[in-house]
Amino acid sequence: MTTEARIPLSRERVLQAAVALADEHGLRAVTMRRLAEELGAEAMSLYYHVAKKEDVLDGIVEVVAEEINDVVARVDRGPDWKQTARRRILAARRVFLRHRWAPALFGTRSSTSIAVLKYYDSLVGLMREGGFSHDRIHHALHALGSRALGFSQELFDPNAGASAEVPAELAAQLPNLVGMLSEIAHDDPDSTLGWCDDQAEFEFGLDLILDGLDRLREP
Amino acid sequence: MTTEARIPLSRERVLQAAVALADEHGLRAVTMRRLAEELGAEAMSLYYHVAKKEDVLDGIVEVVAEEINDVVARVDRGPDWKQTARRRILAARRVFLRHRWAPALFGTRSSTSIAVLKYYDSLVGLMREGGFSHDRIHHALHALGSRALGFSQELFDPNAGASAEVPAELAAQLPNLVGMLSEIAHDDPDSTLGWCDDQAEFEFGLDLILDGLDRLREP
DNA sequence: ACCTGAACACCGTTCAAGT
DNA sequence: ACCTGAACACCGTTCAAGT
Repeated sequence: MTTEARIPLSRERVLQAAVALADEHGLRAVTMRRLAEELGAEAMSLYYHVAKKEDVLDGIVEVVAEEINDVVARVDRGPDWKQTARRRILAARRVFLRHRWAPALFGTRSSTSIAVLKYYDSLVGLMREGGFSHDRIHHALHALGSRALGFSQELFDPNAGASAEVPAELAAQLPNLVGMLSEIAHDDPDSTLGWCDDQAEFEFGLDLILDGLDRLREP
Repeated sequence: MTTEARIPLSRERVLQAAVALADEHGLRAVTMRRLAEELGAEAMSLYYHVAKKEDVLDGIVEVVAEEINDVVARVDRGPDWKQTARRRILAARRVFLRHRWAPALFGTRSSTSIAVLKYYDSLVGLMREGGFSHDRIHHALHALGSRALGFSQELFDPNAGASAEVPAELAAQLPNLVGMLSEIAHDDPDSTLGWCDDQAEFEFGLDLILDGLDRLREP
């Protein structure tokens, strides 16, 4: 951290620093001022390399999506389209496990990242080779939604309820949920991603959809 | 807007105003100062009725979830668990169509709203009556994710690509996607919710999952 | 070409003070 | 009990000015 070592700023350096900052302190910590500090510069200097904060956020989505594409490119093909898709999606998922803030951010972007488009493009190609019509593939992409990229949006966390103390008064209003949770011993509470989405559950939902799609496949 | 008409503030009034503000100008417009202005008060007055802004956001999630529960309670039962679940979920979805900002917000809440828990509780009850084990239901909730509440997270918008002009250079890198989109004439571009999630596509994905679950049902 | 200081308009939130 | 004014620490962003 000497004053002499001044690597010049660049869009790429800014984005790398933003990803590192989010990894370490969460997305909330990614502020123009904090980001600049991390780079040993002033906040205003960033604006020479980046249009505005939204641009930074779009940029780090792109960085993560490219990371996914790199990983996915190294995935071996399976015996059929379904196995290959499954392996790719689970590989993509592993990237999100390294960037826990990413699912929430991906969900808020309005313009789609080019790397994400490329990811979907290769998925379309895979399904095409697997014998699907374009129309079916289009439906499939919607059906998969964010699952195609390796994460899913959960709106409540059954695991959290199992461990946390539920007030008796509330529990009385949730007889079915409490009944279910009390019966389920969840052994793997650690490997959760985003909104309670552990590996086994993710794979269950994914296979349900992939199997359903496979059944619809034209011969 | 006379100065005499001063309905006193209350937590409920604050939350109602916040929902109205988000409906009209988006979630970004919901700031403590703007919200107070809308209520004819000062920003600092809100803090008497609400702990902090996060509390307001949790509160409006609760308001929307209660709206969903009201609507769902009036849904007739179908011939079987699957049809009933389907009707409930599509009814819930209609509420999100009235509050387009809500899916993004629901996704960011860490603590689960009581109304959302009640919604899931009744879904668990329905599946229980339908013959599912608690374990299967637990899996089912994960598989459905946010779809159980009527929306799904899409990460790129095939419809947007169809209408928008894709630069030739990029199109060359996305042969499969471009091929698919050029073949698909999408006639219903209006009824989209959140991340390109039109009615037909939502139902396709939902039915894929519900059918898959039904097939797994214990006799 | 690249970076910065000062400044602006806007946040959420506190606290002591008003009625 | 309920509301407010002044103030604080923090944002993103501009613009003219420095090297």
